[in-house]
Amino acid sequence: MRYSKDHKTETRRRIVQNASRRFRDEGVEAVGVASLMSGVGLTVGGFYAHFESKEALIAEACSAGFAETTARFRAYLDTRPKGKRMAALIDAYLSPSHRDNAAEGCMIAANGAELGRHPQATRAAFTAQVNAWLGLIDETLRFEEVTADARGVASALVGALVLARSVDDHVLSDAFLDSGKRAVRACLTPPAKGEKK
Amino acid sequence: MRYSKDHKTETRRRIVQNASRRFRDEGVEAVGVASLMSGVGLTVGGFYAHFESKEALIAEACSAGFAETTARFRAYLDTRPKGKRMAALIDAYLSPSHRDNAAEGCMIAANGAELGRHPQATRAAFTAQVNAWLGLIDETLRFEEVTADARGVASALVGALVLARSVDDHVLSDAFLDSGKRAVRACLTPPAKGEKK
DNA sequence: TGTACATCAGTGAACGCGCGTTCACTGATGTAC
DNA sequence: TGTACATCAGTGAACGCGCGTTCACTGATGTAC
Repeated sequence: MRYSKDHKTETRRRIVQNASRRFRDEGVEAVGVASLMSGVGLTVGGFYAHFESKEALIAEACSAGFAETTARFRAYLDTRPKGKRMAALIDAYLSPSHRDNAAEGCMIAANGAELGRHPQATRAAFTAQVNAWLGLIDETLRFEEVTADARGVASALVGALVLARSVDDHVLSDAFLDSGKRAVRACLTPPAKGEKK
Repeated sequence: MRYSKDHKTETRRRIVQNASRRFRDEGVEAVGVASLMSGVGLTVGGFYAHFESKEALIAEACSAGFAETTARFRAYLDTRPKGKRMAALIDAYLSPSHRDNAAEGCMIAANGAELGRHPQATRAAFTAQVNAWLGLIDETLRFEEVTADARGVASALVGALVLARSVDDHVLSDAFLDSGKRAVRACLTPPAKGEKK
């Protein structure tokens, strides 16, 4: 076996990426360390050469996965014309494909409630990414003809996605996506008479 | 030991109630059967005389706890004057005490994302309670001077609470409660020019 | 009224299993001489 | 150019533990006679 100079760094990155996907898909507690390592072609013993504990990986994977999703949304929105970006954000976030593909989707909707029960360090890393996500919403609003409270927008987005994923009824699930879109749009106000801050 | 005629029914009820509180507080996976039974003064072996499996208890406890919370909200709103009930619902749902007391609070915000990963039977029981909760919102709107889409209102409520609980920053958490209230109010439209359905 | 018995809610030890974590070891590498 | 050695990413068996679940048993009860 040959190790390039940044081989270990690359291995670590693969573990984090795999964990961030599976934590969103299956839940943080449902995915074991051994299963995670075999998922990247390694055995369990090597895990602790990369991370102090499973909790440390949770903090890093949830943070990195969240950041990656934020970056992917940002890149996508940059391809859309100014003035139509907020609509694109809403439609992408509350799309059936986002609902059905949690592994690569919003970390808040997938693990927000769960992470609220985790240790302070994990929650602090998560909070930083929540702020980054709010920052993206604010940026997106900057080029629009409307103004809005990013936290209110984020709340309506997250709640609609959680509800659409939780119910066992396709019609109701689709209805939550549609209602969510309308709810978010209701949060957008014209700038002239807008109530800033 | 004397057993009254409905002694076992009462014991079962206590198990379900204890489970519904602890599942919301600590998470469904974090609470074990043995711990649950000792919490109501019994030993683990007796559990399977009441439930077929832990999953069966999860379905029942999440359903019963959700129904109880809906009933408590309904009873509270009935004490409020007509025309002020929607405001009371919003303020109660997005209050610091609801955020800080998950054990007796909304099942969607506490376990919605997690339950979406559970078996069909569990999700079906949960979905019925989501519909009951939407029904309460519709009922509450009936006596108000505004109209709204119950699913949009529910989404904004749930998302704001999940976010307020997940972040490790008191100021930001309070801001999510406030922003959530404003977002929900933005979903309320006057009835005359209201867009029904 | 008193004894024998069926009932059944609950006991508590045990089952196999997978968890997170530890650690002595492997074996391919680049370096020293 | 060739041998000896330190490095270190990864191995794989083992640790104690708590999980969900099973089951032979207990012991207070109401009923039968």
